[in-house]
Amino acid sequence: MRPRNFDKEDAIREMTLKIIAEEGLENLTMQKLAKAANISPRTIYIKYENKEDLLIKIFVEEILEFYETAVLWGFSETMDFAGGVQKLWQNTAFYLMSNRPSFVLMQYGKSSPLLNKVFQEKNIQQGQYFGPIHRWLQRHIEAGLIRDLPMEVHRAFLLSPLLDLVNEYFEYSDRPVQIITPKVMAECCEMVIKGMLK
Amino acid sequence: MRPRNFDKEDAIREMTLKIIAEEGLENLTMQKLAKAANISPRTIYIKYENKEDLLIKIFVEEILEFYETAVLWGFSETMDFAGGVQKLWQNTAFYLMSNRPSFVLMQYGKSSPLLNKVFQEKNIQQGQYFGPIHRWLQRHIEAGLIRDLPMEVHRAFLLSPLLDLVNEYFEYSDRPVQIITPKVMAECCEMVIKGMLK
DNA sequence: AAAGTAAGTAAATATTTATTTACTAATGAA
DNA sequence: TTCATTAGTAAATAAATATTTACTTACTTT
Repeated sequence: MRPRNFDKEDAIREMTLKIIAEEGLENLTMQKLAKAANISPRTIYIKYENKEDLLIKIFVEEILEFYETAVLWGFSETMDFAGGVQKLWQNTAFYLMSNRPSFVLMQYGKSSPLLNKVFQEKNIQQGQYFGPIHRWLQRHIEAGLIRDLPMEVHRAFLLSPLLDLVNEYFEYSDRPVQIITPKVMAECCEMVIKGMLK
Repeated sequence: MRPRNFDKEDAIREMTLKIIAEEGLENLTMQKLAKAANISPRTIYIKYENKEDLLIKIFVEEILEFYETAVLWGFSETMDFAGGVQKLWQNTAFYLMSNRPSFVLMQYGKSSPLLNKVFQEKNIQQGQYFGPIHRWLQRHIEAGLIRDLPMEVHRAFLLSPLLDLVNEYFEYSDRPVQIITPKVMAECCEMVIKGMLK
């Protein structure tokens, strides 16, 4: 039996992300992808059932899972509140700024119904993903350090301003002065911490 | 000369928003839109140059402009900081929660290259839109009340957690307990204010 | 080394899609 | 009223697109 050529699978994944990052999800076509990956369209269908399957698998396996790993790198649910916030901001900022496809696909996850559904099913919001962050927040709620509000509220305050800033970083990469400097990062962390602490 | 039938133009706009809200931007087709609006596909091309023109005009005229008006309703750049935050949160939450198409299209504005470009060109980020908010922030920076950081940073902290919560509101509308309650709103405003004030 | 088998290809297909063509309808100006 | 003109329609078209068909290739097993 002829063995799988893993290089081709890598090429499919890599070019899928590249096209989405550069031209958007709506401009990804199977023929364009095949040409970019230097393979026949048929080959994509050997590895994936159809286009939807391709998108979902890549979203889950190449984006969500790597994203979680990167965000939680060196983070522990036993960290104190300020230290945790700083760690999460550093990790997230570094990962997203150096992985445009990840950022773009995470944004599509908030608009495209297909990817949004995957988000929900994978329960990224509820704790299947990012469990350590939830337990860390829960611990500080119980200790009376931060307010007793739904998890979603804490999550919203914790990282969504950063996503907005990363968007600025990419959209205005021709800006004379970069937006996310170490000084800005430090001040942002202070603002998050101050806002969330009781 | 036969006069324009404004009802048909209204129908096009209304059904465009409806389809995007319910099925997503990627599932809006000209024939589907024509059928939903009960007109011939050709009629769309009498009002709009092509699909891109339709999307951009609707995004700018039906979404961005209404959004700005709604967010700034009763807001004045002379307001004190806490009062301004509360006003902006109330306005934005109320408008987006009762206008799903608006929210969905604003989200697409962050992922779709086409709409993102419009965002940039219209300078929603830089002050052509939301000028009063910028001047209000600027005034409080100069008064030494909030930090001296780039406008983008303040804007990110001001409203992006709310957009996250509105997303929760729509995605989990089958949730037993609604997420955005008056109590949550009040506490969120307190968190934003506390975080941003020096 | 020959057979068997899945991997892979080039080209075709059937469908969908944006846009146009060729026509009809309705109204204000003359 | 009749003409000129734009609004509007139904059906066609041409291009694009996801997916398949029919075939070839290359490797493992025997």
